[in-house]
Amino acid sequence: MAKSSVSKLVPKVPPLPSVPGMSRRQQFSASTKKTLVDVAERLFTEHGYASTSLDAIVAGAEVTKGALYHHFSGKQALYEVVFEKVEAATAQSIDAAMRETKDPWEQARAGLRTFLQAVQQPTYRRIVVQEGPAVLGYQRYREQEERSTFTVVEDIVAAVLRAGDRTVDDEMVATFARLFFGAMSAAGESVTEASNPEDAAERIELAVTYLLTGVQTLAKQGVKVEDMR
Amino acid sequence: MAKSSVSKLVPKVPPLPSVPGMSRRQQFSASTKKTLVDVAERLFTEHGYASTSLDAIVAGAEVTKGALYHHFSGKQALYEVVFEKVEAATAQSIDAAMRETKDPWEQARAGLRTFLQAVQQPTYRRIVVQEGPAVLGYQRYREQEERSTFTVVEDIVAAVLRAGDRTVDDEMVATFARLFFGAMSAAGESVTEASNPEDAAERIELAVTYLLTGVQTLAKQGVKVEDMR
DNA sequence: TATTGGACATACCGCTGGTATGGCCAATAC
DNA sequence: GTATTGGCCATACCAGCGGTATGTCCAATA
Repeated sequence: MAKSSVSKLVPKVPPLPSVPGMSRRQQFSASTKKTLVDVAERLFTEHGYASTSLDAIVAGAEVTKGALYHHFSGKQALYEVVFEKVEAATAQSIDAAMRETKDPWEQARAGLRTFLQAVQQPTYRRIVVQEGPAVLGYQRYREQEERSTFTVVEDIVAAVLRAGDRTVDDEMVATFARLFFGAMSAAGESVTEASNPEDAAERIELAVTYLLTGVQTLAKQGVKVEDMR
Repeated sequence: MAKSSVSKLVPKVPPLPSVPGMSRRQQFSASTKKTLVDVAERLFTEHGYASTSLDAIVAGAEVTKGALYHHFSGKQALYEVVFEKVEAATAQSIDAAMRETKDPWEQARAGLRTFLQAVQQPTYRRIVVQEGPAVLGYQRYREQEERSTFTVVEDIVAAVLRAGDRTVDDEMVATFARLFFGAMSAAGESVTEASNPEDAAERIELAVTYLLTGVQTLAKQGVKVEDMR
């Protein structure tokens, strides 16, 4: 009797999966921090940065602002952590898709296709593409980007470019990578607004493939980038 | 004596250029509205949307919030007016640059070059590219964009594409336009961060020209976009 | 001359991000 | 075991912000 009444009064709390090398106290701390990030990611995605109040975040995480400001220096810092998390996940998924084949050309197509899918996901769209530059400022945005997703795209572009013309320097590769990264970001955005997103996504894939094929064709003919002057 | 003392006490105000068909009262009103937009454009460019307070704007325009809210429904509405102004000016400058030659290929190069220059200007960068999507929301951002600059780019891309392959449909043209528009926006951003902006801008021009040349080459060989499937 | 309404100014409100302070308790030292 | 410390978080509070409600003035019209 006593036991059952207790089990009704005390809210059932999921037992923390004990992580070796971490004290109970540290585990609780890490748990609340992770919860804050997860809730923030959801709310930022749904309502945007400006329209998401810290009160809403701490309420969702069932803590107070004291906890939030203990783990993060402010709203923007919290956003940046969310940003990094989303970026890392995307970069990883692209990487995984590319590992499924060995042929460089197929790797490129798979990577670009996966990136296109990522840009269509609400979380990546809102947090990284749409609001990232404005919230973090372009400098920090670019720094973060270059530590994950952009680099992946750059590797793809480099492989395709150098397959035809081994004389292109790193800066030119970076330039092409910027172009393709920006192109697919913008185009991916438009996909979600299209009446038929799947068709739109396929058109983009075709167009990008066409561009890459054009580059390869020129390279095979011995036409260098420098010849464009 | 009376005259000179008056000229010292009364602040010198520039006489409003009288516009025919407009009453004095209407002219004053239009003047304060224009002043508000100009000041807002400057402050938004310098400090960004979030960090620019309405108090700062009305102080710069030497009016009060009452005046601002008489002319605009709020901060975002004021931003949108600034946005439209900047967009229109950019589209017009591109258009002007293209009119200087008649050769379609040269028109395309001139247009793209001018757009690249626009993206490097602080006002267009900050207000349109960096903060536009976040402040207006992607939908309104795109609507505004399609009424000015994007359409210009689309016309350029359409001309180049159809010169080689007349079978490409409007949707495919729009897709390519999105790609190029996004590519140059992103690449233009990176220019201002480069150690040598002029070199960076030229590399982008070369790269874009290379891509367009590749497209034309494929088209001349009879390779259609549809063949990429 | 009387009246109206556009063009503002003034005063005020609620909310938000951020800070200052204090309490609790697990972990460590002894 | 006890004392003490410091990480973890709650509470209370503040200044600044966008937005609103109300009042005032005067040019334009009748």
